[in-house]
Amino acid sequence: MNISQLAEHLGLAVSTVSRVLSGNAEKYRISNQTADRIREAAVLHQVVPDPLGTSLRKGKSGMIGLLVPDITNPFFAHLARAIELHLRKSRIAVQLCDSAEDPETEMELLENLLQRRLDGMILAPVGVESESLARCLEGSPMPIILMDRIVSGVALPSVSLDHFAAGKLAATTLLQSGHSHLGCLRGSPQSSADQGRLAGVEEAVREWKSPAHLTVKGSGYSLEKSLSEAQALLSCNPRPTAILTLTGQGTLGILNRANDLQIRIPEELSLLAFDKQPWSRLVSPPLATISQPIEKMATRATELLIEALEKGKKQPPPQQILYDAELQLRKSVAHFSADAD
Amino acid sequence: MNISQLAEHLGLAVSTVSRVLSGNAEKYRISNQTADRIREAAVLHQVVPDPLGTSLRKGKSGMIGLLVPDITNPFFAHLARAIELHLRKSRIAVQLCDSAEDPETEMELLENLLQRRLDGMILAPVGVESESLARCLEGSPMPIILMDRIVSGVALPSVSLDHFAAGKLAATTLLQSGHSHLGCLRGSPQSSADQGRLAGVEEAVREWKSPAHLTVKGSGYSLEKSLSEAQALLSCNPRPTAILTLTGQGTLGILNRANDLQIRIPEELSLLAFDKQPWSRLVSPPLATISQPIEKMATRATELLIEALEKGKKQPPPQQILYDAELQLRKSVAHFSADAD
DNA sequence: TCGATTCGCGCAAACGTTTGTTCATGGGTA
DNA sequence: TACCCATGAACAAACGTTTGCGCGAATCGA
Repeated sequence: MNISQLAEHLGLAVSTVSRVLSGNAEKYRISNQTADRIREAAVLHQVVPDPLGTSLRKGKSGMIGLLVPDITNPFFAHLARAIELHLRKSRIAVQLCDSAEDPETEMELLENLLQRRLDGMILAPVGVESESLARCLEGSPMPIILMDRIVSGVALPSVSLDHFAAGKLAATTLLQSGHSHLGCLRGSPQSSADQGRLAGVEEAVREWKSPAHLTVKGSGYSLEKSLSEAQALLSCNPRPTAILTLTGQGTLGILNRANDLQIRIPEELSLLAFDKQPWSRLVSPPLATISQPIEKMATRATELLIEALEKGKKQPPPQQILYDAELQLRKSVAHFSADAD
Repeated sequence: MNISQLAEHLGLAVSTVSRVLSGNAEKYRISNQTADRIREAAVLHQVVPDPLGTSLRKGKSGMIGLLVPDITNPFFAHLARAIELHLRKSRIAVQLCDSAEDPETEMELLENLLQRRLDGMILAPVGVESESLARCLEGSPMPIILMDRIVSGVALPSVSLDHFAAGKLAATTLLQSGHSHLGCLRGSPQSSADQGRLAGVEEAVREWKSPAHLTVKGSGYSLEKSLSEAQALLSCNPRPTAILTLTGQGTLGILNRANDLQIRIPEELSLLAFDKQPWSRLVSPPLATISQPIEKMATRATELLIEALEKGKKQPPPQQILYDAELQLRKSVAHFSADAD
């Protein structure tokens, strides 16, 4: 039953029922008597204004799109959960899309989302440079908030970790522990997030008071890639005494290969990993991590989006909001006695 | 620009434009000349029929709801990704909801989804018995497919692991390896999935040719619970020689506590874990797992749903579709020599 | 008692589609 | 020439809301 039928049933006009059921009874001066009658009947017959009609009339769908590269990545899963929870409070639903770290799929999904005339969108892009992607985003009729990674050449508000600072912090931490040969296992060389982190690492190494060396490996997010790249990194001669991993899979890869090669952690190899994993604390030795304030970032992003929605679906002013990484120092990072500072 | 404006711009009727743009040009005998003209102009002006109008007219939103207990659980993350991918092919969007393993939140979300007049829904319930939940589902105006867990007393189609058989297989595997005292760490005692698995375990123990003992612990999905329950299970006297964990967190808990207590795996303790985790193969020793055919289950569930949608949003006939677990036997399970069979 | 407010609600248009029906045109046949 | 039919496209109703406007009745001050 819809509100027009309910109105007919009650011998009232649709408009009256609509005003009451959408919570505007007093605004339109509907008498309490009538309002209560309508409310009771609505409960009785389980009548709720059809969102489709509402959406059409109001020009808003009450739904935003969330596009992530990989929902099975715990980082994005936590992000998605936090975003959904926050938006739910504002009665906004979330449409989920997973681009599987593939730029082409991402483009398709993006176009699809734009066509769906959603109210807005939170986008964690794959991070690969793309002219068409940039153009697609520029001309968007809905507010878009970028997360985690950046699309170069696009003036959109973004919320992310300060990747550069985080990379620098991570590298400095290892350098301060006496390591002069660092290894870094990244995900994709094309990911803007990894690029930023790596740049921070490089600067830390360059600026370090004594000569230090950096070896970088990594070419993808898959488990297989991670395993072989970890193998490559650990087989370097000389081998780094401390390794920083930029991805969860990479961390697993190093742990696994180090175990195969009987390399003891942290005695022979220190390990510092990006992104807190459920098992970080629980492996042996407990893993030192650099983690992102996911909750804060999700909150900020949704705030930005909601603000934009309230201001009439206008694109919010482009601004880059950066968060600092949180360092959890645990036993996997050892003071390297051979080269103490 | 919408199709009416485009029609006006071209000096045509809206209906004509609509028929062409929705791919029904020949069905309504629109001349190729006109059709092409419309298509060109549509591309030029980036005109796509507004889904809101379409939805309202057709009575379909092209969107289904996906309600999971915890998207950060890798099992549900993989499930969500597979479901989204399959439905995308049928041009159906997915609204994501996360109930955080909380029955009350689940009820709220469910009511919200039902009000949103979606086309259908895939529901992985928290699994706690609830009269109101059952009533809510029974009266649903849209097709609903249950996954993973079951809502007792509700006649809805469901797709899930054969939890009972899986539990029995797991326990039998351990018994056959010579263990006569099994431990089991479950998640919530109220989860129908865990109940099924445990029942299978119990039957395997009961039917085993020689006397065997079973110790069960576990009271929740959180990491803290899992750690303390793992501690409790490992502190039993006598301690089980083989442990089966029903949840990912539980597995981590056992691994961690076993390490603390310096219990060697598999020499002193065999470990078999439900659900393949990204790190299962990579910890040391590699973890034997009982895993679910997530892809197959997602495919079947979406097929059922799409079928129901095509048959006019009718509830599909209630049927329980069960899948067999897949056993990956790895080094964490050892033949227990003290009590060989 | 009468004009002016206020109150409570109905009317109707609009949001953007889809689709059954109708209508004008032109070519073919009788 | 008169009629029929196929063709191609327009007309209009319907989907379910929201909301500006208007109208009758009640209330109020003078």
